[in-house]
Amino acid sequence: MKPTVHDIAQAAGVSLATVDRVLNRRPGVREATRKRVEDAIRRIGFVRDVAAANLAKGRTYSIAFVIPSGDNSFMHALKREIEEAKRRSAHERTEIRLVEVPPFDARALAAALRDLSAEPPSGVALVAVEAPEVVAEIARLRENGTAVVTLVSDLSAEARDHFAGVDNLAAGRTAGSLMGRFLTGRNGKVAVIAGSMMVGDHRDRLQGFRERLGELHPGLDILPVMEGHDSPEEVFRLVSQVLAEHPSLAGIYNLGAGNRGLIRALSERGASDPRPVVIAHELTPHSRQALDAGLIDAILNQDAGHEVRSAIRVLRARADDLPVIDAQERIRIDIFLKDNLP
Amino acid sequence: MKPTVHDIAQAAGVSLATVDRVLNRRPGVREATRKRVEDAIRRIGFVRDVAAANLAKGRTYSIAFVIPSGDNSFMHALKREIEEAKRRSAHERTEIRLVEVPPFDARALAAALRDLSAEPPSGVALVAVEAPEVVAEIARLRENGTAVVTLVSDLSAEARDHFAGVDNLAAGRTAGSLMGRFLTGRNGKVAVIAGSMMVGDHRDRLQGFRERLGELHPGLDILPVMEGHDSPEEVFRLVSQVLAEHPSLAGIYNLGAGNRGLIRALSERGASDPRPVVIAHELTPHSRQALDAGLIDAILNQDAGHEVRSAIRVLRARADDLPVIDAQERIRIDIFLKDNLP
DNA sequence: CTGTTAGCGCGTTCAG
DNA sequence: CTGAACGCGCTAACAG
Repeated sequence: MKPTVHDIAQAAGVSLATVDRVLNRRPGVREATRKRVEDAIRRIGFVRDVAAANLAKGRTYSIAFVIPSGDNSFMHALKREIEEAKRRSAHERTEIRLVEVPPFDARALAAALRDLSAEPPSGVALVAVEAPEVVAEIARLRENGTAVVTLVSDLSAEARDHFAGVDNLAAGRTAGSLMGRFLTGRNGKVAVIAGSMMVGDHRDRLQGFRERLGELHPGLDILPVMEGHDSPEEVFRLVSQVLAEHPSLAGIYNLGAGNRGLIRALSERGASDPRPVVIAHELTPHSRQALDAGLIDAILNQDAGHEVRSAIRVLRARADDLPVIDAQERIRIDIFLKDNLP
Repeated sequence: MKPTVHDIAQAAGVSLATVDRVLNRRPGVREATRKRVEDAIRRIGFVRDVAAANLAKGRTYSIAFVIPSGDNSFMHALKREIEEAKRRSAHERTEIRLVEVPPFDARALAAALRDLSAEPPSGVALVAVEAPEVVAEIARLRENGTAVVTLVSDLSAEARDHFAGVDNLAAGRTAGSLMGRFLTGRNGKVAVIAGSMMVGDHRDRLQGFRERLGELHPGLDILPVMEGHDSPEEVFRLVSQVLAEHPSLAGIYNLGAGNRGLIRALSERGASDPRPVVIAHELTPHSRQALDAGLIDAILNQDAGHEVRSAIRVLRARADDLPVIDAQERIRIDIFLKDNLP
């Protein structure tokens, strides 16, 4: 039988209450007694039953997700996953709320974080915007015992408890690798579309892409980066233009959102051979279909569902001061070809 | 406050015991009463607290993993993950045992499954070998209420409750895609090494690879498959030989184990340009290093840790008759380049 | 067929 | 500083 608090009490010759105080590091126990109890715990190999403890405490985790209200497909997917998690959370003594804030707006984000303090959640997951006021608000939350994980977009490691997202430098390098390999033996120009060079993720992807492609295939010429502001319309315009200007364009890398525009531009383009190699980010119904149709060659993806579930697991673990399984919480840079689609 | 069994009892005007009988579909309740209780449950939106129920039941899941004792790196990794899970399982009222059986031996596997009945586990996860006696033993287990999931290697869908592994046909197609793309504009011969054509996984991978590569790059010539029996030594011999015979070999696909032999043969080969494109399966310390060193170009992987954790989650969910999150339990075909290594 | 009662393992009063 | 007793939400005897 697994040892229980009763066994500890008996082994240490104290009462349950004392055992409990030691277990929960509460004051009111003499140093010597504490030592006796701790020895007993170690000796009989006690592991606390978290479920029972939570039942007794009537504990209920509360988690807030703070997400930009942008309408791009990825954020949509993220919100969908949060809603899903919300639905399931009833079974798991976890109450989840979703707060939307204007995108790329540090002040609004900071304000939203401040508002949370009205009813302080045990954990917060947010898509971070790197700005002093945001960092300060997060610090405040953490000082008050709220665990904080960044989602998708990170801050410096000291500023938060955990990051649920991918290494965008590595993602960019991966894109560069694929582009270089897919264009083996073929020289020419490669176009890159970013959302905005103001956001760190995009800068990282671009840097990784440039570095890796340069190493791997110096015969390719990367055109000046175009900013599509994650808008399908703008991306459409930019891609159409670059396709017109460079009829023999070798490759296109869209490292931001707005794939719908990219896809439209590609499909409106005449089917001149050889067509450019196209690499994009985020698997959505649109990008998936384009991949399947051969308009896009590879999609790099971060699994929104995984990110949300991971954030919740980590936040709960923090709240109970429990360990997490690192491998389980590492968000992969998924590479999808039309052959390994989920 | 979340409604509890007491609330149901009150709302339906019955006692707790009756509520419990209805909740757990136990006999001894008049149809009319049952109806009343079920209505009340729906009306007040009751969701059962699984943790509390398990506590009361003193429930303890028991799960048996039945794994081939082969010494290849992947099975090693699988066992390591099972041991890890075992260590954690104390916190989770789950008792895990690991049974090893001789590889590719249907009778031994069937016997091991039969032996489990001595102390029937609530769930069994096994690396399946497709054979009538195995299927029969699994059917027996399931009839006695034990849930069964296949791990890595599947059976027909009716034969088991769930499969925790990848679609090997798709994996083969993915390998074919990568090979075809990486060899754009380059003709020549491609060597394929399998473990054994007797195992379904390998047949599937081969078929997928052949199909896809044929579609994508008809200029490549796939050499007759060599069987390395998952043995590094044999693989070394085969690869060395094929490299000697075809100095300008375009590609090598190792769809089975024995990567160590492949890597040795590659590194002993003179550095003649252009070197063959090499694709292999399963990320291990060896294959990882070779990928990093540029000896291997891409590794397809199934995450052993994910498979083990997924099997456990699914088995537990089955035992409680709870739903699973499909997306979470789908095992990805991971594509690793040197750039997106974990 | 239905109800009463005593726990499961732990946390938390409130007396001593 | 320590202990006894009760309750979290649910299940399982045992009575009726």
